[in-house]
Amino acid sequence: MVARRIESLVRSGDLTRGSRLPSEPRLAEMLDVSRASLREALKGLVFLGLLKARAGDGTYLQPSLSSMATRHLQWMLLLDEIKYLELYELREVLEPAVAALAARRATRDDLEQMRSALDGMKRAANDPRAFVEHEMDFHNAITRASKNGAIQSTMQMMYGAFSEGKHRVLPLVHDLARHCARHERIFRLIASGDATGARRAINNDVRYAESLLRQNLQDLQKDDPHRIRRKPTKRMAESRVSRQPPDAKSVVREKHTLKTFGGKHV
Amino acid sequence: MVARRIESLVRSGDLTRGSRLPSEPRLAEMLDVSRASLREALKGLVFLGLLKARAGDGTYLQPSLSSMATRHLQWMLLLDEIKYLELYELREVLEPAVAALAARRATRDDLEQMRSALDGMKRAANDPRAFVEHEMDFHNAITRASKNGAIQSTMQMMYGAFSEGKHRVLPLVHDLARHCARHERIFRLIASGDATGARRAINNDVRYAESLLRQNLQDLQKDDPHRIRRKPTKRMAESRVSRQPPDAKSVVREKHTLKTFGGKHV
DNA sequence: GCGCGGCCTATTGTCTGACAATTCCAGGAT
DNA sequence: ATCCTGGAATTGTCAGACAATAGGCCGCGC
Repeated sequence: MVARRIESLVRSGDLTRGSRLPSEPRLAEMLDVSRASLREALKGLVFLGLLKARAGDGTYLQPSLSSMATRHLQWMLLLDEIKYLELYELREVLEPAVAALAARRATRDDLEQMRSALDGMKRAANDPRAFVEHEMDFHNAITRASKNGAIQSTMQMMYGAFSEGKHRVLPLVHDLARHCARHERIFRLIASGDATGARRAINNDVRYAESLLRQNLQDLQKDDPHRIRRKPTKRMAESRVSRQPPDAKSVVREKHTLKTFGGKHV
Repeated sequence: MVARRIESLVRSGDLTRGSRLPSEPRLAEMLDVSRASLREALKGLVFLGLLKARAGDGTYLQPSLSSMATRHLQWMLLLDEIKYLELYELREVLEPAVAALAARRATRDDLEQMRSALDGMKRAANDPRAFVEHEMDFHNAITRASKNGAIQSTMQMMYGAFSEGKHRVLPLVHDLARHCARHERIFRLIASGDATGARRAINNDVRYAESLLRQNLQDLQKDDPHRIRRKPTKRMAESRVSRQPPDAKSVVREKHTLKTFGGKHV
């Protein structure tokens, strides 16, 4: 409730983005609560990403909310409320559309960023970690080029969820050269303003990655389910295995397994 | 940092969904921090929607994370980081795809829910508030029918942002009968499993709504330009303009202004 | 035997006061 | 002019206490 009142303070427009809030004792007096309660409320808003507290300085409104906590998809993954293949399905919906928008709206600056990300990918051909990093830069550049804050925010949420289990996607990039070529092609299509072409190219890309992931999951189940894991803590072993990995079949044959697919959650 | 440790406790799987956390004094001792600090961390997680505290009882893990705070889009709208038309663009991307999935996967139960929501809309023909409510039910039923938790979560985020300014969208529904007919048609397409048909129908629907909104915005601007934008801070002006946002005109004519959008790269 | 109300306990919510850690700024020393 | 140091303001943390609430237990009355 205290947080609501702080929210309404923000809403009322007295505070502009980036501005500093009154100090805690002062705010506590203004709202007529103890400093402890006030701090709990502030902490909540900090967690939501609306505020940022700096010790010794003050509490500020986040200048940009794009950094706002978008961790809920990650949590749902972690707690088994969604599965990786579902995430891929979302990606299959979003990314082609984003690429199409990017093809129509990319500025020279956007294109330069994609270009340099691509170069980075090529340079990091034998450093998978850096490679994935640069690939993410590339996709982020595309997203930015869509010139749509709502879409950017959504994509950020999705990517954030993916990064949670990146180690699974990583073995995908076994054929780096071809991977680069694909992205190069996407880049050219976007640069030339070919929206439908870019859409189709990205669509292929996502579907390809998805098929690889699916295959990978099958291999994992057959070979050695523990190979990918890097930190074999007890919890991971439990969650990874018992988590009943989004079995490829249920999606592949989705029409025939309607009942088993949809959990009753939500 | 304390919150991280609590998170890792949750991650570790010792806690299952819906289970109760140790009491605050106990947890504080376990993590070796004071109760006040612990409480701030807990409050943060409560705000994120991961936990739920019940006075006199205990603190529980949220049984379903679908309720997780997805307010950041709302905040971005509020603080002018995104615009309604951007949100519509996102909707234009998501909703048709969701409808297509729903057409393929809807169970009898899903269809019944859509049906009853439609009936509710018809009944509430002269109560705009209830009407919008039932319409939301209808769309939610479609989303559920997609049988994809990630997509559901994303849609929920988007709808949540819309509801923030529902009063603006509300004047759209001036022709209720036709509105119902459109939805009826969508329902039939989904029920018959016609994915592409449903996609196209929803697409039309969203575009239509968008055009109405756009018209509405123009009217508003003519009447009272300050209703929309209340605080033109310097920072916004800078970012908005340089970023070449999809304001009404630029989106409307986007196909005809390819050169000004991405002209340099052709 | 069964239902019901009151007590009792555990838990969260709030308050108070104090101290540590950090940052910013200004004034003085070099 | 520049660097350094001290003080002030602010957030971060701690300890202890009490209020408010929910749930269970026991005994009482029917």
